[in-house]
Parts: sequence; C-alpha cells; structure tokens
Amino acid sequence: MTELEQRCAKAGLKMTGQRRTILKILGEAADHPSVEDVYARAKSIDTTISIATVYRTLSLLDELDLVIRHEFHEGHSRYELNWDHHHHLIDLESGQVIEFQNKELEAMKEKIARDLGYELVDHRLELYGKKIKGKKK
Amino acid sequence: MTELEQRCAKAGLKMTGQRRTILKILGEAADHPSVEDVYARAKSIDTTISIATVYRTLSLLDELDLVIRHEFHEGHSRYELNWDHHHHLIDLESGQVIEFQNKELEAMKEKIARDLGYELVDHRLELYGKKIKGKKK
DNA sequence: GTAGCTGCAAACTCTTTGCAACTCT
DNA sequence: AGAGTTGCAAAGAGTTTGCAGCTAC
Repeated sequence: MTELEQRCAKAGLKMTGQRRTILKILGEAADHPSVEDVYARAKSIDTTISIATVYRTLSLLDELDLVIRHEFHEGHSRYELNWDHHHHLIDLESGQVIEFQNKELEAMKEKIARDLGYELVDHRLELYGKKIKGKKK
Repeated sequence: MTELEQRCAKAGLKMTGQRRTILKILGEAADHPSVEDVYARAKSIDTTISIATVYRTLSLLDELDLVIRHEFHEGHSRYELNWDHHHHLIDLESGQVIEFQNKELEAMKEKIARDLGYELVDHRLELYGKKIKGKKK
C-alpha cells in the first residue's frame, strides 16, 4: 500500500480498484493531466472505469488536499499531486508547463498575507511567457 | 467619449450602446463581477441587453487586454478592468477579495521568468487565507 | 451486513454560436 | 451601403447527480 493510499484510507476512503488506478496514474504523471487525460490513462489499465468516477475521485482528492486543481484558462481543469510545492510558467506559444520553486517568493507571500492581517492557507502563482529566442548569453 | 471607449474604437470596435453600458459598469465596479453580475447591472440601464452580448463583449475586451478574466475556482469567471496592476487575496471564510500590490514581487517574477529563458507576458498571483483573529499587535 | 462506491444516463451550469434583423460609421 | 453587432434560441463543453447494483471493510 502506497503512502498515498494510506492517506486516503486514513481519511475514511475505501480503497477500491478504481481509486488505486487513479492514484497510480497521478503518481506517475510527469505532466498536469486534465480529467479526460486521467480518464484515458485509467481506461488503458481498467477498461470499465467511468468518467464519473474520475470526476468524483479527483474532487475527493482535492478536498483532502492530496491533489491540486489548476485552471489555466483552457476551459477545463488540470490536476497534479500535492507533493512538493511549486509554481508554473506557461509557455504561451507551445502550451508547455514548466515548474519552478523559489524560496524568497514563498517568504514574501507569507509576509504580504500577514501584513494584510491574514493567515496564508494556500496560494497560486502562474507566469505566462514567451521563450526568448536570441539567447544573449 | 471616455479613454476606455477610445481604446475600443481604436481597435476597430463599433461603439454601440450595449458596449458603452458594459464599459461603464466595469469602470464603476469596485468588485470583480461575474458575467451574471455584469448582465444584471447592465439590465438596470438597458433592459433589452442580452447575456450573449455580455459574453461576447467581455471576450472581446479580454482579447484586447482591456480586461482581466479571473478563475477563482468558483465555476465561473470574474472580470475587472486592466488598469492598475495588482493581485488578490481571497478570504476563504467570507469570499471577500482584497487587492494588493508589491514592487519586490514584480521584480522577482521578471527575474524568475528570465532565468528560465522566458519573456514575461502576463502573470497571476492569488493568495487564499483566513483572517487572523487575535490581533497580536 | 451495510455504508460507501460505481457505471450509466440524464441533468445542470456556464459559455458559444447560427441566423435574421438591425445599427454604427 | 455595408461590415459589424445584436437578441434569440439552440447547441456545446465540462461537470454533477439520481439510481440500482456492487464491493470493501
């Protein structure tokens, strides 16, 4: 039983085959799959799984904070495991999503929230950019 | 003719009554209205306006970058004029949206993008927090 | 055994679109 | 005059839900 599965079980979720399949897919995903993506990958493992189950499972995982739901202005959501905290740079030309982390940024966000009288619970930063062509090294 | 209307006209948009109404509403909005909000307010000025026109106009304004479209994970979009650049802190308990700016943050984001080999075109930062009750002054 | 989970299909919400009539320039 | 815009209603996309049967615990 994986750590992820343990955390689900601890939250009172029954570990069904479908849920194991979806957790496996999320654990192996190097990208930020949409619901349709997760569904397609799940079907290659369990051909009988339904998209309703994928929606329900991802919502549950989101509530448990095991997963992060993104809205990259595409008309649908994308998901990823909530493992290591990071942010995203979206390539406006190719749609490619690049992950990054930055300690200073984290500290700064905490401070901004505190100065406004808030305890920071969650936050999102998305950068949208274009690749610089002429590499001025 | 307002500056906003001039910028629309310059982009080749015809200045119809409906568009003027919507621009007026956005200019006067102190919040971040949803499409339904804009539609409701528009109707109080022009009872014959349709929600299709509101959708179409907001999309156009978004393309022209006169407006910013937000997805605060509510299942619908919210809009605001793209005047002064700022970010948002969303109160998780009340849903209240607080705006803030931060120079250091801006500089840092430019740097992160550049270091990744990207020219920053746009970006979003959203903080989600809870009000700190015991004001430890 | 039973509370919870699943697949299916229908329903729902938000948004977009085809079309004929109308209007800004 | 003519290209662009509008309202209407229908269609589309993404997501949720009621229900009967099934399954993990």
